[in-house]
Amino acid sequence: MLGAIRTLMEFAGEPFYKSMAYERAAETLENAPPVAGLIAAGELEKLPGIGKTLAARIAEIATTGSSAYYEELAARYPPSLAELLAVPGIGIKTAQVLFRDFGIASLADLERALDAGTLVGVARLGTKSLENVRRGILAYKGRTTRTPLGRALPLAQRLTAYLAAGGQAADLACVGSVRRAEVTVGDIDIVCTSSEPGDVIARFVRFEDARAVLAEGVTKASIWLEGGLQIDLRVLPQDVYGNLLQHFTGSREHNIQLREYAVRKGLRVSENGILDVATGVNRTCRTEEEVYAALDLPYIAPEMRLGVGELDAALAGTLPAPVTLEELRGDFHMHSTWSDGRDSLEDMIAAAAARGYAYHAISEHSPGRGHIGVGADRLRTRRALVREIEAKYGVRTLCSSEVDIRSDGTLDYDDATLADLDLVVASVHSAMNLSHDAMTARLIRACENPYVTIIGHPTGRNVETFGGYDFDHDAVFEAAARTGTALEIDGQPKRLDLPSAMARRARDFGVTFSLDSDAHAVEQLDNVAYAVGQARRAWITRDEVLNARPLEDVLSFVAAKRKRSARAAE
DNA sequence: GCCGTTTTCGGCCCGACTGTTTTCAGTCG
Repeated sequence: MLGAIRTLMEFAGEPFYKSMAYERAAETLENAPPVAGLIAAGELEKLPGIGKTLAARIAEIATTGSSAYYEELAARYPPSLAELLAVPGIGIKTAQVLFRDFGIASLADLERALDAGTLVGVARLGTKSLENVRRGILAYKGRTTRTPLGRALPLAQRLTAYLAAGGQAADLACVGSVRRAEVTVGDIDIVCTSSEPGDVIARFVRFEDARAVLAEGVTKASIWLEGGLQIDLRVLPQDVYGNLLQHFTGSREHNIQLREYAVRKGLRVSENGILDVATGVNRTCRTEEEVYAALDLPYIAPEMRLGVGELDAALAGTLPAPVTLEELRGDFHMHSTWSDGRDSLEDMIAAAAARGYAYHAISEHSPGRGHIGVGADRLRTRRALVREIEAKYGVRTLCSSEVDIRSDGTLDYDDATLADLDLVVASVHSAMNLSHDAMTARLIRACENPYVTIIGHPTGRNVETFGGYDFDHDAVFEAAARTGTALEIDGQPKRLDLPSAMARRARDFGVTFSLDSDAHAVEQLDNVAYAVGQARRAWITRDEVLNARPLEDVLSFVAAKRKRSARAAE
């Protein structure tokens, strides 16, 4: 809605920086915790770039679904007008000319005008520009939705390997939204250093999957792949590699805020270095750490460069150090052929040991999932088998289960069976369309169950197809913190659940997190890296992560909850 | 519309590429 307001403001000729404020606020909110919670806490105005007016508009939109200001603007233009601005290559100036001078108010109008030749001879719209507009229309129509991280990352790795094989590129790195671990990305950004940038760019535009070359300059090029995914490459000299990484990693908002801060110190920050305006001295940095140090800032992790308050926290010295992959000592959520996994129990245990884990848990499904579930009797026979195998590989395999949470919040095993498990992951797999109140009660009841250690994939979202169940997030976060129940960040690329913005909110409640792979095959144990990426976006530290703790602390986390509940029952 | 460790008014990040131009406007990230 803020983005739509911004577009209409541009058409209406509102001052540039006024409409820009709406665009920046929209971007900030995308990476901020859920708006409802911020409004309830009165914290909207704490976000950078959101003041009195925008806070009021946002609250109005959140509560009523629209804004009087928006309605007033929208009434002045045909609703199809925004299509023009969505065409790559058409910006506000061109769109205004098309609408004002030619009455073009939709994509269909534009195509008719192109075919009829009515746009020939328009100032600043020569034959090449008109060709580009046609190409832009094709791209607009054939555009795919944003690409999930789980597809973008392997593709980015293939591209960097391809460029590396050319032999002229050094310091190849994937930056932009992929490096920030955004759940979906609009494009892929790659940087490298080279003394022969022309050769690197020439190789880049010849990439076998390239369907069009959008731009091909001296240091920068862009290509489109099949389906419209855009890849941008930037090549600079080695001595500015740190500046280059920094410039192309932060979100637009992070970078704007950083440069505004630098300007106040008399410095101009760009990919070419840090320019001291007074002396004219340009400082180049080989590493990103040097860039932040040169600005008198602590290092800010790539996943935290979102423009949602990290700069203020860094300046105040309160920015937490986010958990790292290396800090994990185990993984509580993986499946074997005992339920719906592809690999055997022994393969999964061997693979967990090979990763250097001190411990892990095999969490098979419960009978509620039908034939893939493990019955209570089989669960007991599994324990002896697990003990035998784990001894062979020198890893502690915890006997666990991913137990279904039924509609009423009760679990799919009886208490005796649950008590026999080392820890319990409890997840919703059914009746996902319960009402807001029923789903909230269901999840809170699961948290209050003394045997539930971790709530698995707490929102149930699928990054491409489902936003997640409808429930009161804050109420569940409060219950999780109060009962000593961990919330999972599931690393399956299609889940990434909890979503990072919600995890950051949950963190404020004092929740403990579990970063798991939810692997259904050996190689999927790598999914845990995605979970870590989301945790870092949420500012989660090592101490807040259950599977970053020593085994004895994990076991006492489980025991403490069971004991506390037993006491409460007396 | 937002914001301030000079400021409550007057600024507002920075640079590459393209096409249409003879020095720059428009778009993009």
